[in-house]
Amino acid sequence: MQKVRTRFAPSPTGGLHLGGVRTALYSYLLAKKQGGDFVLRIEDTDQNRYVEGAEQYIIDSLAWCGIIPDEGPHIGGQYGPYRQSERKNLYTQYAMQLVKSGHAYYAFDTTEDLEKMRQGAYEHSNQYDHHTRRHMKNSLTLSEDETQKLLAEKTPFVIRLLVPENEIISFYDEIRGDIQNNSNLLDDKVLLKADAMPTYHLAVVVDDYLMKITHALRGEEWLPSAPIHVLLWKYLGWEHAMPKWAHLPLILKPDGNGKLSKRDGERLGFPVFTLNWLDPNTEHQYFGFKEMGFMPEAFVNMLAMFGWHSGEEQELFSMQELIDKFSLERIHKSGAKFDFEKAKWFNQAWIHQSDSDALMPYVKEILSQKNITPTDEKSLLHIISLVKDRCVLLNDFYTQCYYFFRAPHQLAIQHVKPKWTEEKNQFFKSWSGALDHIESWQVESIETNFKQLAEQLQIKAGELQMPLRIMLVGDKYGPNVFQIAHSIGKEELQKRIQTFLNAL
RNA sequence: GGCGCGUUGGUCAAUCGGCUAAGACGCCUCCCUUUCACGGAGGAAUGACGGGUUCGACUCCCGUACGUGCUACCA
Repeated sequence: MQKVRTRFAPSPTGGLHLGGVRTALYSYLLAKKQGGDFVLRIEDTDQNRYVEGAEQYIIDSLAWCGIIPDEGPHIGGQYGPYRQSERKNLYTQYAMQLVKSGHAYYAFDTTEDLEKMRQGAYEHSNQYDHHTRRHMKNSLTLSEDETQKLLAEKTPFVIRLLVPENEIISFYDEIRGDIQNNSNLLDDKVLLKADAMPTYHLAVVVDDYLMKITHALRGEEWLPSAPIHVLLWKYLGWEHAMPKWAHLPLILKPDGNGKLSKRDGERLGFPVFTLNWLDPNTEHQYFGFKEMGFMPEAFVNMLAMFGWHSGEEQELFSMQELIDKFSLERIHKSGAKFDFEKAKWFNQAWIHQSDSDALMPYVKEILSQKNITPTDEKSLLHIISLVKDRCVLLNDFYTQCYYFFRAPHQLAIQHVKPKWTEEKNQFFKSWSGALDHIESWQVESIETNFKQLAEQLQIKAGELQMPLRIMLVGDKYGPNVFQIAHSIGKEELQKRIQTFLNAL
């Protein structure tokens, strides 16, 4: 069975911006297409990077998108534990196995030793590789006795991979095809740190093997270290079980110059996180797509289309359609600049194609935040159908709806004042009175009544519509005025007319 | 600097050797609407550059340029 996994750093800023969620989404789509499992992993090897609450935030963010892992830290699974720090002894065990088989070695170098090497103290190289390793303090240069002595004295050490010389390491990437690297250019990566925690390189290989992962998706930034992982699969004797790799293109800043980062959001005025996130360390508030008024369906749709294309002209896809159509082959190779205007268009399109029923919970929530609690669901449904084509973000429903429930807080009388006449004043006074005797309260009858009176008083009905709109909405927007008039009711209509006339 | 990956309009992109190079976002014009939208019709705007291979190249190959990533006891 197919198992696709996504790994996250233990902080939202470390992984759960747009790129991270997209990796999870593609992993989920790929897994579900084949009826397989989506596995969520959380990194927490580096205590300095751990952020309180981040794990739950990651799980919540994915859940909002409709991505529910089949295995993961919060739900478990038969290959647990799923949290890195709880698998510590496993990594040590395999690191030792590599030392024994001669594919890894102990290194006792201090920070100063490493710094010296990086400053170029040795010829040919300034990284820990086949050139420099013979100058360093490790079990390759030390005698067996010396090494054992240092270990016995509990000298801090790391375990490094012994990268072979003059080998071409090749692997197949599902998106990019065959990729080859010369082993001479690779460095002896640390596998097990001095605190006995694994680095990503060791952990990712051990975990993927033990959890029987079949497909590993990750960002393109991992491509340069993929040969290290291939080497590890081989040296641990698991080459036959190596997952298929897919390195996803990067999401770049809209204005060029690099990967999209958490700070770009506020700099450019759009969210880069799924949900609001209050960083407990810095107390910095990052904004999320959800809180900005995105429908999860639209967010998922937008993200899916950003780096993948079905090949057809259709742009709007539900999660199920995405699952059906998704394929690794159609993921793009090149990074793309994020376009928030397009993102908003997806949301607008989703609001547009959603039934009022489906939008109702969102609208209720938005209105209740402003202390408006509609009592009549049927009429709310009707109001939603009147205004939904005018909303880009869900939050727009407040601006587009509130005047159905409350008198407008401001009247933009500047739009009518210059052309205001005593005749118009008279008209509205008369009409307000005439409404008391209107035979039925229907949109059509209100409109007919209005137009007939206008004709009697010899005023063009069109000239009176803008003032009426300002009375009801407060500004120059919104659906048909008679629809609004009908919806708010006769008394409220009369009240708003009066308020307006007083304001003039 | 070294190495990896990439390069079709302003942006997202289709094309898997036949191109008069789709579509979408954004922008502009017009229609609809005496509001704002939605909707409809139209418009401007693209193969980085230089060599090959081929009857034919956006598509394949090689160089160059540019972009981007990695080069930590971070992921």
